[in-house]
Amino acid sequence: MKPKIQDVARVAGVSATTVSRVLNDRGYISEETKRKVYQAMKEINYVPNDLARSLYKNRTHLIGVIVPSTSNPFYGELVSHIEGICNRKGYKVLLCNSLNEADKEKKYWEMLLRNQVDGVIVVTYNRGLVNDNHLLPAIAIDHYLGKNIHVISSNNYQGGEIATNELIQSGCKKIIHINGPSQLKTPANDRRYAYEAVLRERGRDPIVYETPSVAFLEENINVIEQLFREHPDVDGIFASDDLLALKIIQYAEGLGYHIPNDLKVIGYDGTELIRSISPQLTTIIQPVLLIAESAVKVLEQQIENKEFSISETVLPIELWKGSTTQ
Amino acid sequence: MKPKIQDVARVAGVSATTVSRVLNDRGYISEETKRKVYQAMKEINYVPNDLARSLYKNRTHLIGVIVPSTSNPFYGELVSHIEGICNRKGYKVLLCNSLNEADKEKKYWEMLLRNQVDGVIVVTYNRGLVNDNHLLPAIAIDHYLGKNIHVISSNNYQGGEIATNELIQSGCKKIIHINGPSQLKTPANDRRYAYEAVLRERGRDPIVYETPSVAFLEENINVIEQLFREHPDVDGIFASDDLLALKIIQYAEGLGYHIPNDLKVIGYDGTELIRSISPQLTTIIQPVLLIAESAVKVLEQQIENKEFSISETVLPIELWKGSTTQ
DNA sequence: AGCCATATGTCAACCGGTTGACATACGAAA
DNA sequence: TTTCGTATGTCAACCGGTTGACATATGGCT
Repeated sequence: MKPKIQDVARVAGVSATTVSRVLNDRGYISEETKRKVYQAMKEINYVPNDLARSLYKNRTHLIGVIVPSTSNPFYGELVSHIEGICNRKGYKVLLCNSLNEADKEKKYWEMLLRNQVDGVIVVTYNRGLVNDNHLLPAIAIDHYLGKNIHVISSNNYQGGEIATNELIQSGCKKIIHINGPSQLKTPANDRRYAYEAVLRERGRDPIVYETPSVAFLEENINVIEQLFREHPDVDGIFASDDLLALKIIQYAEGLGYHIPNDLKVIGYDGTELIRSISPQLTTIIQPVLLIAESAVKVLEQQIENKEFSISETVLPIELWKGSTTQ
Repeated sequence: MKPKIQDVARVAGVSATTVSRVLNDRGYISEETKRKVYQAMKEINYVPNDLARSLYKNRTHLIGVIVPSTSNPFYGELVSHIEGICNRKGYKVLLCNSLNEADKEKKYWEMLLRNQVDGVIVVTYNRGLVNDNHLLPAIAIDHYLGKNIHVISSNNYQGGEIATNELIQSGCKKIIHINGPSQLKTPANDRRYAYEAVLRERGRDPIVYETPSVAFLEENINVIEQLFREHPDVDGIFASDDLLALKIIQYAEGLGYHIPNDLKVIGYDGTELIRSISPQLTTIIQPVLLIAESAVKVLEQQIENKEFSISETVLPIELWKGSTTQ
């Protein structure tokens, strides 16, 4: 049987209350007693049961994190940062890969509730996932989850502007934007709006293609195919993420396009991974670490103060100039 | 205040015991009562408290997963699969990014114990992380954690053989292997042994370079630099992972090497991501999904039966023929 | 009438740690 | 000598759900 606090007490020759006092640094305890208790804990390999503690304290120090999938390097990096920061602050992360499926998100949300998490960080959108009068501290990253939920995102509008302008300045005449499903209510739509606005400002007609799925899927290849079939004279593409951008480059090169001479491409996200293995790809860098830090910080405030500062945090983006635009 | 089982009982007009019976499908309950109870639960937004349940049942359905970092796409994919499979089986995943730091791993392990996880899947090595008489079901992936711990890995030796032979068959005269720190006791060392054996069989001298860190770091660039400085006539490189392989290609191309004419490169891991964005890279595919499935399956057996089948599971690898060898 | 399966209630112990109330005891300071 | 700060013990309630023991009641079947 696992040793419990009573066993420690017996071995240390003190009462269970005293052991608890030592563990929680409460009341008066002599150094000598502390020593004896720690010694006893080590001797019998005692590990406190956080379930019991959490049950009584009504505080688990658990954070639920819902992302589409850690397979995608953007979410992989984001989760890795979130977890790292949580760990430093004494929080533990319950990971959920929703695959962007609404019913999964709902089930995960309920699971997190059952597990009494202190808060949730959600990076996928599910209309009606939370009632507006929910009680759980929650932060949404790059998605509007509900009107009572603080959103953290990078400056998507500016990112869209910079990306589009980069293509224009590189001399592109026909610039196409390819993006995820537009019905998702996410700040990422701002990239599209910015693209459209910038083009219209110059009297050009925006052309937008939509990929069927946000998840990292080969299905998207069909849209790429369609794009090149319908617009073989395209000379600039602004892709909504780097993986898509790289796929486009691959496909275009297969068709005989020369990058960046015939076609310039800019991506989005600029994860460390992509910047490392495909530094040639021009892209907009999202401040992944900063996003993670802000998310955890704001969430922690909500947890501590029970004060839900409903607002939006917008973080700066950055242009990574590679050779796919020039 | 959060509704508890008593509140449900009151609203449904039954006793708390009856509600518990409904929730756990125990004893005799009429359909009518079930209906009333579920109705009441919905009405007051009742969510069972899994802490209390777990505390009593001595079973949390929590699985701890320790990886170096989900930033690395290999671990990102692995974790995503593990989590998905766990979810289907009713387990929840507590994520830990150890960054390959021994003390972090130790702290994470203790944290998992405190949280009463049912089992652990570890993908990083820490000598002495677990005593040989540990009580917790645990599975190690690609690392020898202790003599009582079941190891899941892919066939690293065969992978090393195939990779080396691929370079030989492509006509390479001087093949160099670049790998992680050799002092880590991992089955991945088999790749190196295979490389050395294959070369020696043909009367050639193996040359091995070691990267300082397993983590995904720019430090490795120094080793690459050193390799090309000391062996400018290298015409075949077998890298221990794809990211490293891609970095090498980048660096070599910077030096003026033409791939695959002057230099052929083969990587290792073959994640979906890399195969998608860099399909030209020849690599050895590790069966990530299969590894995840096996790990969870064996772990579950240990949890259910409390029978620790100490052995090793070796899974098949596969060659991905790209254009970086030819 | 007796028996049994079904259906539900009451009650208390239990999981393991936390906490407040209260008692006790010692040594030092007032 | 009294008082107070320090140190520790005893005890019981509590967190929220689970479970076994036992009582009770109804309706159908022999």
